[in-house]
Amino acid sequence: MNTQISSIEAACIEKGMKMTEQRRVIARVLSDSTDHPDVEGVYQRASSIDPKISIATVYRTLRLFDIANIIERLDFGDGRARYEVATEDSHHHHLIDVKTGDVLEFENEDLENIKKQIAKDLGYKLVGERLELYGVRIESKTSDPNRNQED
Amino acid sequence: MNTQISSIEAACIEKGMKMTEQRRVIARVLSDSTDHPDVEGVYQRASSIDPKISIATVYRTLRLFDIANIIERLDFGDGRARYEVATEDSHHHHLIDVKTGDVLEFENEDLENIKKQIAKDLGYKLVGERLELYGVRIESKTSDPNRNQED
DNA sequence: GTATGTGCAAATGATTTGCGTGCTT
DNA sequence: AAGCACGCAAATCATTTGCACATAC
Repeated sequence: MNTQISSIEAACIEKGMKMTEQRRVIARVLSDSTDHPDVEGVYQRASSIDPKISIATVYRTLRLFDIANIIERLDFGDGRARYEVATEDSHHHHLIDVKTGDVLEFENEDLENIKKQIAKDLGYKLVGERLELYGVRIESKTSDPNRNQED
Repeated sequence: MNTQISSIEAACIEKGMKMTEQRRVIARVLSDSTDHPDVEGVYQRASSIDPKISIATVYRTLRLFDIANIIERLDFGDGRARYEVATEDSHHHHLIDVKTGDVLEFENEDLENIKKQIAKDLGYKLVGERLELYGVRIESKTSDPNRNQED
């Protein structure tokens, strides 16, 4: 999987960014991630591919990609920024399991409409938002006594 | 207005907290605030009442009040925590004017229901959330050419 | 009286930045 | 060749904490 350029790298090229080996590595790390790593996590994954990369470059590159709308910066309230590949298509949000830290993604059209309507009613056009839900798993008390383990 | 104990001080007393002069001052500052000051802001207002207060105490006291659910910590994404008096009654959220930094509050029952429903559908009970909207003011281009100033 | 709070300054953790060198276009 | 990008270490910013002293109950 190292022969193909990642979708993020493609986006960078399209935007005319100078592509360095470090940026390529970070782009690949993000493209291959299905979770929401923080900077340290991106740095570690990148380091395993290219051990001479510096964390300052990871910070700079993530900021660059974020500003270019290639990735999205998330904030789950723990003081560290997290990142995921930006999805232009549909707005999705996150529900964080407060016990395990698991992150589920969801999207809901009614929710999108209500947010826009609220902004509009206040005389504003919605240009950004921040929305995370925090929850605890509901016990399914009637069946399957063999679950409820953390991972 | 310095003769009456503030509502926050009352809440502290009710919870059996040891009430110091500093805590009383910070409680009053928060009770008197209609905006959403950050720690530095609370510190400055408190300092004007009691110049010998230290910012470490402000941090400690705000954390204490937050944990006791007497105040609520907000995060508008600018790297500083902000605070407001906790309202037990109805959940309200904030819309931030990205141009001026103004903060409008809103509440919407449909929104509350949808959030709960989303969590439930994912198998979770909603125990917390973070929700802010960011917007730009819609120009009312047909009338009143005398507005649209920032404050 | 004793546990707890406070002030100060130093420590921390995440993130940014200045500077000299290296690499992409 | 020229201008960005990188690595390193120092700087910054918000916040926390250790310690000696002060204070509420």
